[in-house]
Amino acid sequence: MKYRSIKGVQDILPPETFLWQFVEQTARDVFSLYGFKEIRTPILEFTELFIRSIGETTDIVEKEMYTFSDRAGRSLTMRPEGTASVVRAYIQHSLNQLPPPQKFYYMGPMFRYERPQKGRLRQFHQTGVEVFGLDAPEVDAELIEMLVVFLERVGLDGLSVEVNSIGCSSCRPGYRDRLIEYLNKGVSDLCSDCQRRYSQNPLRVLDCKVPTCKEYVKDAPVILDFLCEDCKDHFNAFQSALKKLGITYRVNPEMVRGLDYYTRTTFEVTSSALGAQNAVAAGGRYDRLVEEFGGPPTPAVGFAVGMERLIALLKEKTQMPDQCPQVTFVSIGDEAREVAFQLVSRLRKEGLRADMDLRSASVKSQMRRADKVGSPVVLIIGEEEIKRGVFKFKDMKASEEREISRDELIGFLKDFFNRDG
RNA sequence: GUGAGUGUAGCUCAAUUGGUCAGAGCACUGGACUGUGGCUCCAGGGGUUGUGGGUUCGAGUCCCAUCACUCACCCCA
Repeated sequence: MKYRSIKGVQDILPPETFLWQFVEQTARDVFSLYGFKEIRTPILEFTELFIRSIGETTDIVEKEMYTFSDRAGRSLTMRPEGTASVVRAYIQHSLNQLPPPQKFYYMGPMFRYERPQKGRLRQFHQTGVEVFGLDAPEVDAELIEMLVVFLERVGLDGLSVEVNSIGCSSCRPGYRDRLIEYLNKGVSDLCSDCQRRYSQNPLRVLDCKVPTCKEYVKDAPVILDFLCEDCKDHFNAFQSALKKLGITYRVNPEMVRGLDYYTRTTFEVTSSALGAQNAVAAGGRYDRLVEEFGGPPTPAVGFAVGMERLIALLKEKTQMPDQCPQVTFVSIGDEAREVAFQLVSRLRKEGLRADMDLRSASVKSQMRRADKVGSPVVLIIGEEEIKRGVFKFKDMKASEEREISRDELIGFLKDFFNRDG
């Protein structure tokens, strides 16, 4: 084979593409119900944008970005996530001048240079939303409700919602210091990864999978006990809003987010059917990012759904819808072939999925093909039919044939398909 | 970046201790009294056994390298 796709990317083929279309359409429908509008941002941005938003010391920035110099020597990066670009666009176009809140959704490919595994690709797709200009805790709850509604409508169940608050710039540093203090006492007992985390990102030690670390971390200080009054109020109001909306959730104080820009509310929707990469969707609040990017102080919150992971779950339970021609012409002889050729065109303009076999194959072979592709109706046309101005209409499921005159053809077909739904 | 497993036709897999082993099923194409599908039967196309070296009289089968895929770690959607 001369060419293959590169590592960690994949072709999405029919009929799976129908599943994607369904999921994307459902997302559009649900999100617009909640007042979200689509925004499309470029896949390429200046590298600096992602470094500043995601965080200099995160794995994404340190070793996972597709970064290169363009012909003018500028450092560009293929977006590893969606929020940074949306925030940039929000500021660049002064969308804060529009009546708040502004709500956006986006869908498209993201790129991260990682080792592929189940639920993880180098080019993957996210569908995400962002809300700008609201700091009310109800917004966070509403966002989770929308996410749950979307996932349910798409056909998923057995998912769990986990929430947490990671505080703000006034209370998180205090917690961080206390945690470091606690970890310091036993740092030599931690696994080698955690020793590294201890100095780089101590919060990460909390969700280590190594049993000895887990055991040690059990008695570590909990972020929720260190929240400032404002953050505590926010988190409590957030939870009571979730209850009002009837959403079942679990507070997970160990849940840590990978991106630096998060404040206060964070959440994750996970499935146990996904393997190690079990998050289908995740998000949180980022009240400082817009300001850090040079915009006016603007609270914001959002989430992103991992499309491949969602589709993987869906494939286990849904049979994939496929699309077949509604009407297939079978022609015998050159003259009939021409008539059929024009009629296919005519029917398509009438909104019917019509097709014919242009291989000049035998009748048997044309019939076989019509059957294989699942066409419910076959129209047979030969010398005899042309002479008399009729078609043989064959209902493939019932295996019944009848003649239809050329004039009543379109009306008849439309009736036939309406009757079937 | 680390570790483990796998790599034979489009797909799922066979091939005794290395010696007619390059096959089957499905799929695809064609045919079975020449204008008709689905069942059945027959036939056909399609692989330099991921790639490159090595060991051997001889390797799909052993060794090394490399690439790809899979899963896990790391990290994350």
